[in-house]
Amino acid sequence: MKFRSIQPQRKRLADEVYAQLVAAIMRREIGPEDRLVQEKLAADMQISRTPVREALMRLEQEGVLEVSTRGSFKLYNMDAQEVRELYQSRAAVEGQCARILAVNHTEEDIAYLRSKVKKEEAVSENTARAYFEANRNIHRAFVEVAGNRFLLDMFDMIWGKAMAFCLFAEIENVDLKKSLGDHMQLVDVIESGDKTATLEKFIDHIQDGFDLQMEGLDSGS
Amino acid sequence: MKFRSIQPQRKRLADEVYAQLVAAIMRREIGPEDRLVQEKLAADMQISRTPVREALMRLEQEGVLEVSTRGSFKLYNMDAQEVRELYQSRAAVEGQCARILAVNHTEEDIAYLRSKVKKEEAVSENTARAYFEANRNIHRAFVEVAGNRFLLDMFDMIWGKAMAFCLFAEIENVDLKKSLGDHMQLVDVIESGDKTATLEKFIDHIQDGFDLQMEGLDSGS
DNA sequence: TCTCTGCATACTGTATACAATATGCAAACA
DNA sequence: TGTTTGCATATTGTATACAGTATGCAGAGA
Repeated sequence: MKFRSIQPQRKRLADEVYAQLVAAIMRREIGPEDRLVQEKLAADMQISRTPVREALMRLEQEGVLEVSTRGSFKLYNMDAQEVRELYQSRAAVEGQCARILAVNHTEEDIAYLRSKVKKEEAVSENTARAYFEANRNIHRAFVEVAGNRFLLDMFDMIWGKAMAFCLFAEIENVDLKKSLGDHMQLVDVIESGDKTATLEKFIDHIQDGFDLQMEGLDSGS
Repeated sequence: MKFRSIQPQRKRLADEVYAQLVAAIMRREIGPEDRLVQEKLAADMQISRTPVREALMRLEQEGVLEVSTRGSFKLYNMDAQEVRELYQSRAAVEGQCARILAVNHTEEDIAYLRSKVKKEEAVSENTARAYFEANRNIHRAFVEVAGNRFLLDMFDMIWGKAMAFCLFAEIENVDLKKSLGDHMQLVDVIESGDKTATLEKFIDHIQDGFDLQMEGLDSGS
């Protein structure tokens, strides 16, 4: 007999709610002005408030949402200083992964990263959202290959916040391709095995992203 | 008229439960064998299951607890590989803070850090717990002064996991003072302003901590 | 007209009831 | 005796009822 084990991977409704909220934020259906009300969301999804509440509180803890009027939630609104800090934290996480990879990588790792970069850089859509996704996928690949679950968690936390804060819209007016073309060099420097050079290269790359972001913010305002 | 504003800083019972659980873990009243049951905890604290549940799920999300038999929770049990990864993530966060501090610090920052290190290194109790606390306070001070809220959050997450996993007991048999005496040098290298040297110094320091930890684990088993 | 007070309303947080699921044990069967 | 089945129990996840708190508006008083 051969039966596949049945894995109800989503036991908790709260996880489903969480996923739906994240998706809605990504699709920009939830804007900075919207107030997220437990009862309303529960009614829309046709479930009780309890799981909705759990998902909202989780997003609050992750810094994606913040308490709004009457105790309901809204998107946390990031200022320029926080954007800077977020980039600094990216540098911390991704820089360390780069160091790890420089010292500790196989030929397969390099090949995998090259193919990943190639695939993602060939993004067809020319929207900020598509750019964001491709960029995230590439950077996440480095962290995945580095093989440290804590750093991967931090990566997701950081990018989750970026996703939430409408950091996309503001860069519509920047040449999206400019930054997306540099990733192959990152693989090259990892292959060199020089951990300090690799770290610096990654940090510079992230700094470039930050500069582009700021440029976008300036011209956008 | 002068009235102090009344700030019910803990609106949610869940926060109180969370704090109590963390404290209990720190006091080692909750061991790796204990199973945390919502109903039982609720009864002990004389509140309903709802806030207990929220606190437990938060600790689960943070990686402090994991699902145990019958869906209840127990302390997440870390293996040696994960301990290594945790140290790597510490290096990421604290190394980046060190870089930031090297480039960007005032005389007051340096003076504050020196006084903090001096004060904490003078820890009187000779227990693993006291050592852990002092060490954490010192390292947290660096991150605080670096002034990046995301890195501070990550720091707390990392040290929260360390706290939970009984990483103290295993180092009882190591000379606790050995590592605690090195912190003033960290301030010195920050003062030098060399960001690469500072990063390397911090990473080496954390690596030393890891080596001590491993030594403790080996001799303990 | 402007300010203040009080009430209606909109929410949340907490308790509790209910349904579903996993686990272990005991009894039935080979 | 060993294996399987079914039931009792433990424990969760979800829904819902209730109570408390914040907010805005309407009406009274200056």
